[in-house]
Formats: sequence, C-alpha cells, structure tokens
Amino acid sequence: MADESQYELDEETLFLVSQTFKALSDPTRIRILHLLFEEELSVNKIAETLDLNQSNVSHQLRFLKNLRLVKYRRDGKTIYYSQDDEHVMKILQQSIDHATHH
Amino acid sequence: MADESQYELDEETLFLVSQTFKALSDPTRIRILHLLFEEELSVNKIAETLDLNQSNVSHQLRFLKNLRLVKYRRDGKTIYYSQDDEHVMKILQQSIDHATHH
DNA sequence: TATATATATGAACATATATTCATATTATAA
DNA sequence: TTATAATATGAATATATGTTCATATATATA
Repeated sequence: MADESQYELDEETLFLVSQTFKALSDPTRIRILHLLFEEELSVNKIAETLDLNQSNVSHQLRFLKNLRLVKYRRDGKTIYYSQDDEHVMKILQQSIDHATHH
Repeated sequence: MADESQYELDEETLFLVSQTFKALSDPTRIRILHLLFEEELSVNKIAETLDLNQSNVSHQLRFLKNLRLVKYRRDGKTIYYSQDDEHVMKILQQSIDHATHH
C-alpha cells in the first residue's frame, strides 16, 4: 500500500473518517457497541441493560445505522440490532483492550 | 487475551476510549495528525500548510498533547510537534486507507 | 534595553451534540 | 375494532465543541 501521508486528504475522506470516529467518541455509543460485540439485541434490552432511556437508545442506534456500523432485523414488534462493520468493531475492541491494560 | 465484552465497561475506560476517539473525530485534528505521519513540524508550518489560524492550531495541539497523542520539543523560538502514540496513529492510518479505497 | 518572532492563552460566539419529553408509528393480541 | 407493546421521531434544552480575536508569554536579536 502506497504511503499517502504526503498528500492532502480530500474532503470526502475527511468527512467519512471523522464521522466514523465521532461514532466512537461518545460513552453511550461505545457501551451500546460493546454490548453488540457478543450478540444481537433488541432496543429495549439495550436500554434495560445499560439503564438508558428508550428514546436515547433509539436515537443513538439511528446514528450508528446511518453510518452502517449496525444493522437490524424485525421480528414481530421487536427490532434486533447487531454489528455491521468488522473493521470498526475491531478497532473499538483493540482500543478498549489497550485502555483496560494501562 | 480474555473476551471481556460480557462485562460492563468501567467509567475510566469509557472516558479514556471516548476521549481518544474524540481526538480523531474532528477534520482539523485529523489533518494535523496526518501531517505528523511524516515528520515533526512547527506550529506555524502546520498552520501555513493547512491554511489554518495559528491560534486554532495551537488549541488543537494542546488538545492532542493532553491526550499524549503528540509531543513537542523547543528549538529557540520554534516549537516542533511530533506524534507520540503509535497505536492511535496506526488506527488513524488504517482508517484513512480504509476510507480512501472505498 | 527595545523590538521582532513564535507560540500559548482566555474570552466570546456560533454551531453541534446528547438527552429527555411527548407523541407518532408499527405490529400483535384480545 | 380496541388495546397493548416495541420502537421511532421531532421539538426543546442544556452542554460541549471549534474557531476567532485580542493579548500574553517566551525567546532571540539589534
């Protein structure tokens, strides 16, 4: 892979990269994604587990969904969310490990 | 390394991880760190290269320095900043590559 | 000493963001 | 149909953030 650090970053790249890291810059979203390391979960289950407002969870999930970091499937009245970006989840996992062991 | 995703993240870890990603969530800071991939640079040089206000660059560098993502050395009137966290710089590099090639 | 240069700092401001509240939407069950 | 449950949505609000401006600090040079 060519070294590209000598070039100015174009706006599209800057926006995409910054948005992705913004998703990971909020404790609530980190907690939600951390839960989704393991398994798919419903909105209510996430809200209960993390002791968060249902509306808050829904808003954050929309944010993550727009960035395609999570996906969902409906089963009756319940909507199950799960992770949808291996690369980002791996980065998050690594960073949590890094922070935990220091 | 044990799988820790079943545990709740403690506040300290949450704060550290979110702060680190917050550093990478702003286009200006990404551009600055991207410049520092290659070499150490003075505040003015960074400001000129990126066409940014000197004060703005100084504020952002302080932010990055507080998180120990950059370090500095003084040479006369000039202060040279350089990267100081391989792990974070690697994550940034990977994410830029990832975004560029999609 | 006085002047110039490089950088840092704090206040001010406009914008962005996270959260809550009230309510709408969607699907199921009675 | 009506009632209930799960989720989504939009407005409101308080706080956080990025940037600029004016100025302070630190160093070098005349």
